[in-house]
Amino acid sequence: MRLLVCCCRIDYRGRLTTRLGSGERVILLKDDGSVCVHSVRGAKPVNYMPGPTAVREEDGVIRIIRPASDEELAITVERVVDDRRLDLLDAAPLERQGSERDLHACLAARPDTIEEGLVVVERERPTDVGPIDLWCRDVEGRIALVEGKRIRAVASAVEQVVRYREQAERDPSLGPVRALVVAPDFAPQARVLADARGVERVTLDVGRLIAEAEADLTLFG
Amino acid sequence: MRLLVCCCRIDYRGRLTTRLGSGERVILLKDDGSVCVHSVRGAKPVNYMPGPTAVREEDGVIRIIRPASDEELAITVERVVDDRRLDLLDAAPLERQGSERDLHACLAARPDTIEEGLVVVERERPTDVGPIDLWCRDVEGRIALVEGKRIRAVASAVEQVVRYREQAERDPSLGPVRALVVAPDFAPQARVLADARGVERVTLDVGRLIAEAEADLTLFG
DNA sequence: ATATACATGTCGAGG
DNA sequence: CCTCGACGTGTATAT
Repeated sequence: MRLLVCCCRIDYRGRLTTRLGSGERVILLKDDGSVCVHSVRGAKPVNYMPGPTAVREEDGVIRIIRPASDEELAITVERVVDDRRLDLLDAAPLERQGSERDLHACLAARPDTIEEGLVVVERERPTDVGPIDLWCRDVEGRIALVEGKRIRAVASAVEQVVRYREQAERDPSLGPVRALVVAPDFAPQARVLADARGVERVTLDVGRLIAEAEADLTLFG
Repeated sequence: MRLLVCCCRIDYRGRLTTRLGSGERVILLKDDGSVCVHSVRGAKPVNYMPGPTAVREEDGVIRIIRPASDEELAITVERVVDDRRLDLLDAAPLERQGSERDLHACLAARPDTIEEGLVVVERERPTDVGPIDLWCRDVEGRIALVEGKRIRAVASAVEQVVRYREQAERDPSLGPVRALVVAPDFAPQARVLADARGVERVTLDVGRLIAEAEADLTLFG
């Protein structure tokens, strides 16, 4: 990548228009075409552009163009403090633990933590309106659709599982269909909506569940 | 800020846990406590931490702790490529033009672009389930709720306006209530859901509308 | 290539 | 302080 420290002005045109007056910044121009402009403060870049892009430089103006979305970033370099190329060696992937995907796997492995006697029939079952996290049967043989959230459930999570239920109810042979949302906690609007729609709320500290699952893996691994 | 280029390993513990194996990265440690680790590719940092934080360095390990959320980032430096301090001068604010707020103003100013004869009664009308972008009356005197999107509408946008409509329908004196989503285009699931829920779709390139509005402003200003 | 959902999302406004 | 929706969201995954 190219690491440029300079005083510059920056114009962005695309989903909206931004202008940044003269000032000193750190600019990363990566080989995949992505660009990142960091100002003196803040974790987030003040300007950026995801790759792939075409980068041209002419008369002290670096023009980054992204044809896919018709966006352009123009960096007018006024004074260069440092300009160097870095050939970084990095093949390591970021390993994550505790993602939503992990959560689903964990719930699927231990459905009884959601409800006694619950059995998973299918995971990530696709429908017209999106995939159902867990397609289960409860202890009385009824279909139970489960939507799991890693973090606090909001109204949209409830609406999601309602959509799934409506989809499932189109097949009358399935009989009555239950809908559940499993989350560490529920926003007030999610609670109200769940109650109004007949969606069952299951409060479950998923972090703990995953921690326990890992402990089990350690024990049996 | 401190600009560190090095080979390192990184561990994050917080809302989840991540591990990043040995590799060369660019690390920005800003004076406001924010930290940003950039790998060889991608617009987003591979690891980060917003300020304020406490930074300690000991035995080649940089430990960034954020007490507010009990998060920790540990950078184990294995080999330093470059380590320098930059005192950047930058007071310029980022100026934006063309946000969703501008869009609503634009639609409110020209409701006839949504539908012939539509009249705006109220903007950002507050309800229990959130503010309605535009509360209108159509040419036949019916209430019409409008949700405007600057970019492609997804299912959640449809669900949003359905919630508004349900809220409005609790007052029977209002009569029948229409629900509209205005967006430059619609995702397939949004289409299906809108049709199922009786929500009307209005395809409108709002960016163009804003551009025209700006042209008008230029003409008359 | 397109569509969809996740994210350490982050951020800011309103009650 | 909490709750909520916008974001130039970016990014990976499945179709």
